[in-house]
Amino acid sequence: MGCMHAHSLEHLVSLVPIFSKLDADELHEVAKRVRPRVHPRGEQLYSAGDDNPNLMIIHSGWVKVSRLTASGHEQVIRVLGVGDFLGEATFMGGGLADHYAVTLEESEICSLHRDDMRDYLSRSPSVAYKMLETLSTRLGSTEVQLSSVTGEEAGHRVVSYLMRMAEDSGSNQVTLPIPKKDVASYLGMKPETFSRRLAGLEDAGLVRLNGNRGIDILDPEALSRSY
Amino acid sequence: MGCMHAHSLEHLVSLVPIFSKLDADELHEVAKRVRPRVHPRGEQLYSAGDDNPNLMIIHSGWVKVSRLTASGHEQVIRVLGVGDFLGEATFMGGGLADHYAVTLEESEICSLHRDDMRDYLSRSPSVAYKMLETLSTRLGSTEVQLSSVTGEEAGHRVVSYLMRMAEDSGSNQVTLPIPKKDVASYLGMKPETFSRRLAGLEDAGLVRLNGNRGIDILDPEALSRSY
DNA sequence: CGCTAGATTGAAACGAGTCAATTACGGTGG
DNA sequence: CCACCGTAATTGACTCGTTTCAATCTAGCG
Repeated sequence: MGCMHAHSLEHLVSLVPIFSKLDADELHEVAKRVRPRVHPRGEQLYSAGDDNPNLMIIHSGWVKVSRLTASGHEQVIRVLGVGDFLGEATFMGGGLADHYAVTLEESEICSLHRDDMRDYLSRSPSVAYKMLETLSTRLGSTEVQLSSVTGEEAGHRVVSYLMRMAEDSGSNQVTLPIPKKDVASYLGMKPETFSRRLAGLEDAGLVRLNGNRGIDILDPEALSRSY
Repeated sequence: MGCMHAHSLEHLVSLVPIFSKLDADELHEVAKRVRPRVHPRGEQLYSAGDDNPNLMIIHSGWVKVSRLTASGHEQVIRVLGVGDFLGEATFMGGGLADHYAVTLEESEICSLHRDDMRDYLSRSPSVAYKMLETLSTRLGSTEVQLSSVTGEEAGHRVVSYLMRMAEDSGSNQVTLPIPKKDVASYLGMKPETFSRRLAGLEDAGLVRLNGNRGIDILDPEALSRSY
């Protein structure tokens, strides 16, 4: 939907956090350079080793970012949603991508060539500032993730993940954005372990599993205490 | 040493990566606002919960950044050296610090108030751009760290750490920047495990331990193969 | 409606953590 | 400059959680 006419494109661009403070002229400039595209579910946006020349901004849908460990296993790094961007590493640091990006469902994604982006960054401080904010936040959450993986045991990580998801959705019905095996990877454990921990929580009457993706939190209080 | 007169201050500032592209006028501006200070070894620059109002830039020495896991154990996040900055999170995202920063040895550190820094960021794109580069790199290495901690076993992490340190120093004599227990924490393992792995490598004739901080790599080839 | 990737469950093996005791380094003060 | 002290490092024995391997089971897409 949308993203077809210059007008709606500018509107879309204005909704992107890193461009939210641009004035009308700047917005127009950016909109001219943006290449919108709808990607089907499961499309590989880029792979490790690719020279991805674009900053990609998500207008709708979800993107999974993962990495291959030295021993060959997939490690899910994060899931990006509406308003998030990806591909910044390849034009900031230069060089080739060292991770993978796949759409989790049909997603509308606008791409900006790195040359254009560099241009905006050097001319529009607000864009750079917003991007700094985002990267700073992302760095912080990755650091939290790191200390959680090394410091907490699997059960705690599962519980705190569920509570975070519930908080984000504002309800006690959690729908996993990715298959359980990917959530497990994100949480730094094997799918079997994740499954067992969830089963344990269900046995304890704290949650109920609804199909493959749904988890209802029955007793938020007790769940947070079990943390 | 130095950092006393306006002239040497400007020189010092020009050596800081994020300020390296400023012109003479801008350099002068920054130098006026910078507050240099020498911190003794072991000084806590700030703690979790502090409202640290400064961006701190390291001119000499080393700073350890760590975090307390939910279960109360210290997790070393990174070690910052000459040219690195810290404290960006508290003025980018706002709010209070969620980690600790301690000097590892006597260090000369220049502080910039966040208001001044915000000012430079909005006026000088090159500063923002350089900072973006740094944060982007930092994010990348934290992600690598994350996937290594979850994906590789302890022995591999020790070996790849040693090889990285050797590469950085350009020799086969590695000197740990921090006590072994802190390296262990950084690598996501207990000191006992780190000690055992090193002992194993020594038994295999791949390295020799020199006092508490020194490690000589005897057989780089075999070491990298054992990876 | 059937197929396939994902999910679940069980049993067994193993790596890292824990606890505890000893040793060694390195910074300090005499 | 040396002896002393405290912290860090090392080592051993044991425990425990997670992984691994393997066998179903099932949800949900085509």
